[in-house]
Amino acid sequence: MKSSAAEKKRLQMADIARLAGVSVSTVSRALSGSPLVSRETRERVEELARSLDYAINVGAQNLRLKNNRTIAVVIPYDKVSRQHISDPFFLAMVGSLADALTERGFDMLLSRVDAESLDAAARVIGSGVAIGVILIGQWRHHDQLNRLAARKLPFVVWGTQIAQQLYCTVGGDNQGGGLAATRHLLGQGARRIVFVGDHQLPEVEQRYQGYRDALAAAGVALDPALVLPVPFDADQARAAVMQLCRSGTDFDAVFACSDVLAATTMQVLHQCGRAVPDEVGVVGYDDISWASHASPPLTTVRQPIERAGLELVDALLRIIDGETVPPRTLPVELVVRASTRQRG
Amino acid sequence: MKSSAAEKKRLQMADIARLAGVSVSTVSRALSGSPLVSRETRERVEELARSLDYAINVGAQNLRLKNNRTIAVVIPYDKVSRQHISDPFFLAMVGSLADALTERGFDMLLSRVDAESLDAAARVIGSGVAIGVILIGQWRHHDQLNRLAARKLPFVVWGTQIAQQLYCTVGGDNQGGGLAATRHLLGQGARRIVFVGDHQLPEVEQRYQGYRDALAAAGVALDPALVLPVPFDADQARAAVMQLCRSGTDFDAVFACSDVLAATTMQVLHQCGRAVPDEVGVVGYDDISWASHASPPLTTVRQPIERAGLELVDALLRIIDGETVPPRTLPVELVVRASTRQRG
DNA sequence: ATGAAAGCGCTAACAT
DNA sequence: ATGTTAGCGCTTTCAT
Repeated sequence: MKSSAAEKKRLQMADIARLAGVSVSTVSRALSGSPLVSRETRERVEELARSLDYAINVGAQNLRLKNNRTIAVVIPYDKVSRQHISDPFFLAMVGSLADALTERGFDMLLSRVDAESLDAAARVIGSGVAIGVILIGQWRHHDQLNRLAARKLPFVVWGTQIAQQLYCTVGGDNQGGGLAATRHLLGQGARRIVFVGDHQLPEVEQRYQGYRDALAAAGVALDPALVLPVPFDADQARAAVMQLCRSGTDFDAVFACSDVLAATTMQVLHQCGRAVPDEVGVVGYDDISWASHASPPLTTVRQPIERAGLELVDALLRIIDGETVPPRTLPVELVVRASTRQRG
Repeated sequence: MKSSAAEKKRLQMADIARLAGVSVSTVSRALSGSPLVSRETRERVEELARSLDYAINVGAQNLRLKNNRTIAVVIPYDKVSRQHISDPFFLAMVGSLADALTERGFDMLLSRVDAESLDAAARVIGSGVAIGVILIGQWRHHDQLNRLAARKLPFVVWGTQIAQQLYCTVGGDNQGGGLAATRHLLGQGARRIVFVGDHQLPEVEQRYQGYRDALAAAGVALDPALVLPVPFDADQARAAVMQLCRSGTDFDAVFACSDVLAATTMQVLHQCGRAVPDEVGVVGYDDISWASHASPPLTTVRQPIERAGLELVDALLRIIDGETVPPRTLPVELVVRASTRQRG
């Protein structure tokens, strides 16, 4: 029985042609709705195809037409930390992209690629599997991305605009987000605000910039001891925040660069007996669906995820069309909830 | 400039052949590592291909070889409610599948399909785009699925085993999960346990069965007023639970069929001034990453999501190989957290 | 060890 | 309105 399924030979145009008593070209024309075929013949062919569950072989069709409609969505992953596709924000982005692509009639190929060798992402295009790539996350790979762009590969990146950038990014207004979050905390009376995030990452760097701008505008000095450069990883964040608590460093608020980091932070604060928001206000980033259900519900910077999917797809399709598409920054919005309720 | 990108003609084997001064067949053989080509020639060709970023056209190769390595992952969506791919559990499953497929060298095509016409999922196979389909969620579509199976389409479903089932499912032990959750609540002293979930769905029905079994075993009568048949949708759950609170119906615990439903429930309870866990214990289902960060941290039935991805892929590949693969039930595990802390 | 030629399933001139 | 034929980019006999 091993290959019974494989035995079942696939129906092809020639079969339909034979059964309908016409030539393959006629079948081809009939199924593509060509006006060159009589209505009667077309209907007969269509009916036959439908009743036999015949479907055109897309591979052969593409080969002939050079008309691929597949877009690759790539999530770089860190081989070292063996981190899988798991951050809810990225997953939500995948969902959003799936919606946007489906809407426009494109297939979506999802793959993980070792972040150290993003060229692998290029292979999908070189080999004709996909006509463009959407990369979720810029990470530290600006140079690699520029090299890909130099090769004229059609791709877009969810990330942030950087100087000397040859590729197109779509991203949230990270500086604005950092600014709004920090300003909000300052407005609540906070003065010693912890920043949680790895500012080696371009997106985080810009949020950090916003953080500094807000502090400066309020005349509050930046204390390096309050900056925790942890990557988007709950475990490392947990350790860093715990250490901060134990060190006895004084702080009255936290701005975390993702909701996952904020969640971890709140948990650690709870363990350390520091009340949120009464003693420490916490702001997150992303506004994943969890944020509003957290307790206390999390104040966070909402990234426009549905719109992001649409914009990424739109930008990519235009690039594929040969247009030069400038980077795009989408507005973000501070959503105030109980984790930063006004004190005293 | 409109089509500059399109202009760039793609490199093909003939080009490499010409540049290497050999025939296409030799290039083909060299790149596939055939022993029929001299080491010297092979190295020259390989080097040339690498330096020019040449990649074999997979479409043409597949056409010739009939050797597709693409698996389609389909998330049915409800056209009526226009519900998108958003439940964190499904998204996590997508991530898990992406990992499992990448691991085994398969490409993953992700698509949404109108749940009313799952035949559309079949088209992916008929048209040769993918060699198999993994369907996330069985929903109400048992009959449709049976019809697909009758057509010998290679697919697996994340769902639950049902009588007269012609297709292969992989799923968690829903009855066991429902039983464990309910028994746990009973053990905490709860007697009037609300069930939140649409038991028209096979998976939920089995959890409901477990719920009833546990009640019966404890000699507790089932009160239909405590059964809220809401779908996996936060808004409807919110309304139903709110209504229950307002109705004055007596209850001391809730078993919700997903963590999202549990989250919503806890929120409503909070609004209604009912303390969790002191007045009402809450158990969720899935153990999405949010659950442990909830507040109070949510007791929930953990679905083995990483394993699920592996098992689904494994089952599908065997089906594609012609094997008859029986449905498979994976063990689930009750994770006890603060939302059901022992009272009094 | 290499090349010439046929063919994978389809579409689109070019016939008729 | 329909059929015949060439060819999309590749692999693989079959020849040399």
